[in-house]
Amino acid sequence: MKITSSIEYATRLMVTLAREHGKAPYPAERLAGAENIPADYVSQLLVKLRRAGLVLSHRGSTGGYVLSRRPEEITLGQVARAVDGDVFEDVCEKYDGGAKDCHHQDRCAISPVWRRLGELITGYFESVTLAAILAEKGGTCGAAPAWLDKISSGK
Amino acid sequence: MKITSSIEYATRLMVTLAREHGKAPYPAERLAGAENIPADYVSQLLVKLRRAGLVLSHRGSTGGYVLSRRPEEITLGQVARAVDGDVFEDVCEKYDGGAKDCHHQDRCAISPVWRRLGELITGYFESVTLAAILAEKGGTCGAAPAWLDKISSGK
DNA sequence: CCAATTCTTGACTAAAAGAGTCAGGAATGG
DNA sequence: CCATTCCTGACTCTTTTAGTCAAGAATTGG
Repeated sequence: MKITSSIEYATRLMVTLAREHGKAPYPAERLAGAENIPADYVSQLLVKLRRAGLVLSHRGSTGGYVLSRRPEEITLGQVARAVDGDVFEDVCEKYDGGAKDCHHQDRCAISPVWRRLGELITGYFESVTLAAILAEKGGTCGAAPAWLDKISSGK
Repeated sequence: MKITSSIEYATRLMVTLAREHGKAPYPAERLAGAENIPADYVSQLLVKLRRAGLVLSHRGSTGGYVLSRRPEEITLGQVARAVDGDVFEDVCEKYDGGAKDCHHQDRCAISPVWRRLGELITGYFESVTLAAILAEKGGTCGAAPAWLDKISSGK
């Protein structure tokens, strides 16, 4: 269980763009240089971020990328999903060895354990915004508040 | 981000052994049959679980495996770590492209975000015991209590 | 209008991790 | 002594991750 390079890189790119929010478009190549990431890989990630509606692109000599909305309105979950699909992939019906009924369902109670883990992780990703990351420094970014209740109550 | 087959299988094996706790040793082959998992793979997992001190093995015709301690005293975290190493692998110093100083440290505040995520996940895994899984059924297994405070406070 | 700049698309490859297999040996109980 | 069961470690196959490459399509400054 780990953070993929795509998610790590995409987050760095988005944080950099967030810092430039309101200014001129930021070219992919410069972005790659600033963050020390292979240029072609960066392009690829930015395309996904654009298709997900998180950034806007402009071509031509003054072109580049800008955030599509304010840093407060973009979460880590959105970024991660854009480049990597769902943050947490459920396991049920995957390792059942071809059994008709999911081994979890009635034989034991493992599936809710994974489900809750998924909710915990997804909730965390959604709770962190780009703005919060920028504000970090003894800050409360990712400090995990309200949404935890839902999980604690087992719902 | 997903649960590996090793963790899923090992958990199922341990839950089954937990259900048999106090009874005669449970042979690997029978365990494999009961859980619909490739027999050789099961053996391999059980060896890791034994090396981690979670189960005891007995050879010979009446041999098999038993839990090394009560289901209340074995957590998902211990099981997962036994078969897969650390549950959450940190990302810092991994995708820095050879930069001298970690890109996270002073340029932005991403690393604490991953660190907290790691703590969240690890904490969850530690909070779930085999006994709790067995008791599941509208139960409170994984309901996430005390250890959350530590994370919420950002410490 | 031209040339430099920048994004776009999609296929391609290499390396690592995940999942599972296999063979031969070493204890143990009956 | 022999059937049963665990032990060890190497080996293979598949999928995912990470990264590369090449050719094309907009824009804009000059």
